[in-house]
Amino acid sequence: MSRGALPPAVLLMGPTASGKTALAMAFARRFPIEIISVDSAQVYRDLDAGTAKPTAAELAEVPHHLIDIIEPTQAYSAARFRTDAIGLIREISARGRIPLLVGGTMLYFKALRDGLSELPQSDAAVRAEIDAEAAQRGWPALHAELASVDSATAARLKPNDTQRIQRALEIYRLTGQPMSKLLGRRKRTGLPFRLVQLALVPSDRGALHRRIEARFDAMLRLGLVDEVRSLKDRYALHPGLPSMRCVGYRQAWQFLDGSIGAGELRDRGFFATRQLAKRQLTWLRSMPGVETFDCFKPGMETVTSERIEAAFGS
RNA sequence: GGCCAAGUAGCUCAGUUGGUAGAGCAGCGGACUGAAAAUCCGUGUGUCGGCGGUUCAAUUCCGUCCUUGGCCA
Repeated sequence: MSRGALPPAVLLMGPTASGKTALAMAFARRFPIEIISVDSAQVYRDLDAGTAKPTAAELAEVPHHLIDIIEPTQAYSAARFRTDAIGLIREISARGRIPLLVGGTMLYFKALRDGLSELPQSDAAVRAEIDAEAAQRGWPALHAELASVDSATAARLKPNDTQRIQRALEIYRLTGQPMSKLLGRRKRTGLPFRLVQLALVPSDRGALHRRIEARFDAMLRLGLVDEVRSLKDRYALHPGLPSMRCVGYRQAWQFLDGSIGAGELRDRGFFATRQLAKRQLTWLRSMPGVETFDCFKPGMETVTSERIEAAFGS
């Protein structure tokens, strides 16, 4: 099978508030696309006001996938994303349409493109056990424990990086093997698709910040706080859940429990969103083979469309 | 108009018994393998409100002016 025979998939990446959704809708008017959302927050059902999900009109206009697929009490993962996305790309291609993967969760893009090692799935019981031990002995003790079974990983991780220390210990307890050894093994095979990797990047960080602030204010006006209040009524949530740690939701939760006021909610929402955008841009700079376009440049829509046409050149 | 307090990093403030200053937050850079909108790491020269004075030396003491709060008229 020649390279050119591989079915294409278009990746549209970019930081929050860079205009990915609008551009995707513009593509939909020119190409027979279906959209696969690459967004770790839009997967949650009933998290609407704060996740910048496509509007009902947009959802009706173009088929969308991987939005509203799990409950706020559940957790998604990069591995599940990879499996889901590969399946969807196949189906969409088989329908004779073009899969457009749009979003800002860069780990998901990386997992899709570069694959993941064979590691065990997370295990709630093991994590609870590790958390309990951490409460007893403190994380530095667990970091030391990790050093005794997987020195390479322990050396790589800071004693404060609780989340990764927990994961490394979880892998060891589940498999009896150090994470570093499992990561060293061959990853899953490459993709049977031709990827066209596009990214929207701001030429002016300050302008992106202004957009972020306007958008967070709009989310507050849309009822983000009320949404979290009713989410708490309907589901058994706690602030440690991935869904409630999303930007905006975490801060709304703090506002509702009285630990911060309205002004602080707004400020912290801005800060958290800007910091998210910064991390997304750091990812983008480290990803090879990505063509970037200035999200503030007027002709950007035409240029990127032409780029897609060229990639499909028939 | 009088009295009092405060004016120090983008913001909130600490501090220097006189030797030109440091935290938190923000910002910026980086890392990232089943929670990733997560988690973690690194990064602080700013006329210490202006102008004078005392002093070897003032952001620190004194005077004066300006600004902002508060109280009294």
